[in-house]
Amino acid sequence: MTPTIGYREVANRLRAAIHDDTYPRGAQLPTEDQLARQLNANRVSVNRALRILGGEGLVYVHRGVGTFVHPIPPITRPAVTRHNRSRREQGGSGGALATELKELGYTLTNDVAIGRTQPPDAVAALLRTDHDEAVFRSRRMSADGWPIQIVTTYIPLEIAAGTLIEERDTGVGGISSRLADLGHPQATISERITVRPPDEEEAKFLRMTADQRVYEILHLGRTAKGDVVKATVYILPTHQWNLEYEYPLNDA
Amino acid sequence: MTPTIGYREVANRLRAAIHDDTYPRGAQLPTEDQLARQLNANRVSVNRALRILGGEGLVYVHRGVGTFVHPIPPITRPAVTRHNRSRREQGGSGGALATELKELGYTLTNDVAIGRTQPPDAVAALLRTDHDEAVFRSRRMSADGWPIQIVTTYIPLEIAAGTLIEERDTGVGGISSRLADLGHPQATISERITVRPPDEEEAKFLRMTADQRVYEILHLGRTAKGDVVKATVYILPTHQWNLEYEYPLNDA
DNA sequence: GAGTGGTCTAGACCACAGA
DNA sequence: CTGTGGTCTAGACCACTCG
Repeated sequence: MTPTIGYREVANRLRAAIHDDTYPRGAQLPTEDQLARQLNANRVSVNRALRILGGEGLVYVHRGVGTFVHPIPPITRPAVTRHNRSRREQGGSGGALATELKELGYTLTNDVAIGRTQPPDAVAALLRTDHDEAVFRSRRMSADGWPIQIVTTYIPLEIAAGTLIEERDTGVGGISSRLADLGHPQATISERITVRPPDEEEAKFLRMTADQRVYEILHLGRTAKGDVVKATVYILPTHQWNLEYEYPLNDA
Repeated sequence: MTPTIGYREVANRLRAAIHDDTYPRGAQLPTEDQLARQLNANRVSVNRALRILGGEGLVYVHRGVGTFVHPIPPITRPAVTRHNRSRREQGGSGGALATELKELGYTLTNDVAIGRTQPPDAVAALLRTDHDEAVFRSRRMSADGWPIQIVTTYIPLEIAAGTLIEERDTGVGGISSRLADLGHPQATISERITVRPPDEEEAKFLRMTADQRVYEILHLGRTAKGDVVKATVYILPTHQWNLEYEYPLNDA
């Protein structure tokens, strides 16, 4: 009897096979039963190995259908270039990200919701407002039909109520330009990054499992006085994105 | 017969119990057998639930001994304030991070290795040098005895060979100040962040499992001409750190 | 209904830490 | 040596998707 292999070894072999292009991007893997027979492993071990690869973002399990190699390689999110006015205003609808992804050959889909709501506690504590509610704009974005991020922006009612910010089309340059027009120009940006498992809703839209992780980026825009006039929460699958920051060294 | 519960439910209950302080920071959890009996679940389900909590960084498994609630809450790593000369030069040995963590009440330990080596490919491709090797400085840092990060810096031989940079004590202000003194002042910093499972060596030092994730931060210092004169790789457990960036909005 | 992955079971054996 | 978690087994049943 040939010795059987454990789940780690199964994971290693499958990982190698994917990098080999034995199973190219988007391809369907054999079923767990088949893999178990082929590799001389127990199906539970195969299942566990596939969870690991899933957690790394290498494969995607379509329940009841099969397991597939993940179709979209990681995308880089450059932080600084996203936020200067000239670049904002040159892009078409969707802003800087749309421009970048089009350059990579993807077709973007954008599902927008606009309204008023009570922001999450972490946001409410920071936002400069006297109201419980704020204007929100939430976008669910996909590239070639694959969900890639959820972006939700909150703006104080005092500033945004009744303005273009509550409209579907916020005009050239988007919200940031409107804030400037309305006398609340942002002067500094801060981003706070945490990594955590997706919640149920995020997992559903982003097609993620509990073994995967999201970046939660809390992006704050402050005026020169330090007031937070815009708070945006980005939810990105970690296996789908790299983050990039660039800044001058303040070496006075 | 009362119905048994699955691994998700086990994970939820234990997570709640930890947030309750039923099991406070550092406490040992009951054994898997005990938990299985208490919660009316199978031990495999308990084991799987503990893996999930481990992946989130909530608990730490000391193999052969038991499972414990993780002792150290997440730390924030602010990116900008770390890199201006005045702050660098005020801190004691260990630099900006040491100062921050001391403020939080931790005792820092620092294990330094210095030498010459061939940098990883990703670094070698960026570093401006004609040699295969570069000077490296690697630090393994712990807070109150708990490992929290691995930091490895690579500097071209042309610049660093025979200088203070190859010494244990690099002098006031550290490497960055020495680079300036040597005529290679850094003008811009970039950081590229990815999230991935730890490799074997990282997992060993940082006491991590394959279910957890590290940030890999590739930190580059460039001169005004754009040459990379310093490349640093930070490895941080994601459950142990939040990252923070702040920058002015360049809105010309 | 057939095929896929998701999960649980009950028992077994192993690897490791510590007395 | 004992107790802990790590893993595998072989079988079973469930939930989901699609034809």
